[in-house]
Amino acid sequence: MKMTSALIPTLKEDPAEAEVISHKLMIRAGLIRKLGAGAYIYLPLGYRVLKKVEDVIRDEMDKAGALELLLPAMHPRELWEKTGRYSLLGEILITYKDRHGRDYLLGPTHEEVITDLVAREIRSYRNLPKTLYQIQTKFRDEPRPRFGVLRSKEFIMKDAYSFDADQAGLNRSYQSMYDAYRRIFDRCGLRYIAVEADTGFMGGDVSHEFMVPAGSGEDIIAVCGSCGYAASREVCGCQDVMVNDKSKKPAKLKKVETPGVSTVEKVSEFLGVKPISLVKTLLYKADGNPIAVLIRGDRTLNETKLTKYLSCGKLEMCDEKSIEEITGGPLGFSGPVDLKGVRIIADYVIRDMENFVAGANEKDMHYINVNLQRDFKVSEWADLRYVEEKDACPKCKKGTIKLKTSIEVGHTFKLGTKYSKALGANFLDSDGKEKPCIMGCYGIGVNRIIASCIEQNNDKDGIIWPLEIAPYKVIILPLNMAHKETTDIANRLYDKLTASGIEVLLDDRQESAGIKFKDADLIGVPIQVIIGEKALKQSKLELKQRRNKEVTLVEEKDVADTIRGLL
RNA sequence: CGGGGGGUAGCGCAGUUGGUUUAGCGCACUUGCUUGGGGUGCAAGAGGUCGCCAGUUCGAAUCUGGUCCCCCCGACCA
Repeated sequence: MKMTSALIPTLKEDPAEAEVISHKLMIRAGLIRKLGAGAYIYLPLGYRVLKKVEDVIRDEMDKAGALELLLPAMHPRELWEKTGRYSLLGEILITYKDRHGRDYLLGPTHEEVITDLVAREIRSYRNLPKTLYQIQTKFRDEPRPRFGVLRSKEFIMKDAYSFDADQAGLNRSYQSMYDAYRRIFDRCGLRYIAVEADTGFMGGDVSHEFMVPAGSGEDIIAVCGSCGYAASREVCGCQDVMVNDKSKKPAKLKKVETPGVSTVEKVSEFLGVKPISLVKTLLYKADGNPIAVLIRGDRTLNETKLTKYLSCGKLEMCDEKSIEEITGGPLGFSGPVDLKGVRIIADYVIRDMENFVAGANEKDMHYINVNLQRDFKVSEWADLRYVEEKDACPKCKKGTIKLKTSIEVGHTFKLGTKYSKALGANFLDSDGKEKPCIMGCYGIGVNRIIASCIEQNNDKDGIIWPLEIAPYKVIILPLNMAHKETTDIANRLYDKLTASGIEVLLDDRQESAGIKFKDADLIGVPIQVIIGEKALKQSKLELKQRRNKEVTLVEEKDVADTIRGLL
């Protein structure tokens, strides 16, 4: 492609709308433009990258034996009613009525459609296992689209679904996808970590997220510095840690005035103690039933863990009114002492605490020197807190946890029979019995691969594409367009490389050398062929690698071969 | 949805105590010359319903009310 015929609108300045590096560079390098919040245009250069990523995915999915198909984006509402997800997903769904008044939605994911298909087309264990996949646009009315293509309302997902006759089959299918995912992300030049994860609205039990640690991102993962254990922070278990000196004698329980002082920070400051010596009491309603959760003042309750522990559907914090009804005191002064008629669940972290501070269920009053057993009793103990930096590793117990901001590029789930049962995806097994298919599902955020790749591969000058997904492999830079020898060589080389199947961009613009260098670096093409009078004096061209800026002098006749050696 | 910031030329911004403003600056764009190894220099141009609507006023980018959109921080996920 010649620059003069291309549409690669590069920008000198950072766009005001972008905050994170990948977003800035995608706009500056002429990969994308925004249409509206969460909706992006892929310009020709960006679309080339997108297609490269899709090709890598297709290649590995096909190698893993998955079958590509294409499902509609428009789904009838009834299908989603059958699995109960129409109301579960709620406002995320983009819905509409067709001209006949029938309810439709734009697919945010495709378990319903694929399972419905399998229910109709697969009848025998002889047809299993099957893994089906597609690469297609998904629609989710995200409450807050952000970071460019990292979270958009419309995005491209590779989604795969496996159907097996038994659990062992699912395990094989799952492993096969897991391995394919590793190869895909490797080939896309990503440094990633596969972590144990929460299943969220997908359901199922086992789940892994493929996380790309980056300067920005919306997810936090917990990684053990010594044994390599890694998990999503949402599900990472917490080790018990002794913090208090058990030798201290329980002091006398005392009620103290704390006027207007209700938050952990304020209470600890007011009483001259650290948050670690406070117990906060959080009131929730789980499927409408009130519960009290006790956690140490310096820790954060993990609602994912709580929801899982309670096996409840809807978990919400109590409002001020119900807090008063439950505890008899106002918001900010709740405590476990004399708290009656409520199920009390405590995080393990408070088991070792002594002489701590807690609310007195009374306006402007707290207790000090509160002690377990003597002053109140806890009937249920659970791991309910978020893991923090420097916590002990839940697996090896020795190492300490590090938290890393990451981008989720892939997620795999062992779904089990949730969807096959709901939609009647049954098959006749060899024993003559009808059974539901055992399912797995596997997603990759295609746009996110691009953004996270840029997050990990850039410098002050721009993007540094890994070869496999670079929009072009080579860019030819004739520095002086007024110099005939330069342009002759450039054209000859362009024709030769193009003819030999190498994707090459020729910067044939009447621009100064500086502009060409800047743009070439910005759009990040891996190999630059610089044609300048300096090296031409020795009858040489310069081959420069974008990643390390290494330059080698090469004769024109050897350029093609040298490049092939680098690819 | 809650909290914060913002909409002025393609991009980045200034102007906002109402009136010398005919609305500016830098970059980009057009034409000519120039330059040709890290965003070359000079000159001449083109480009705007100041987000939108309504109001106040002799006069509104500037004040008032409404409305739409965008960005950032919190509750969701590929």
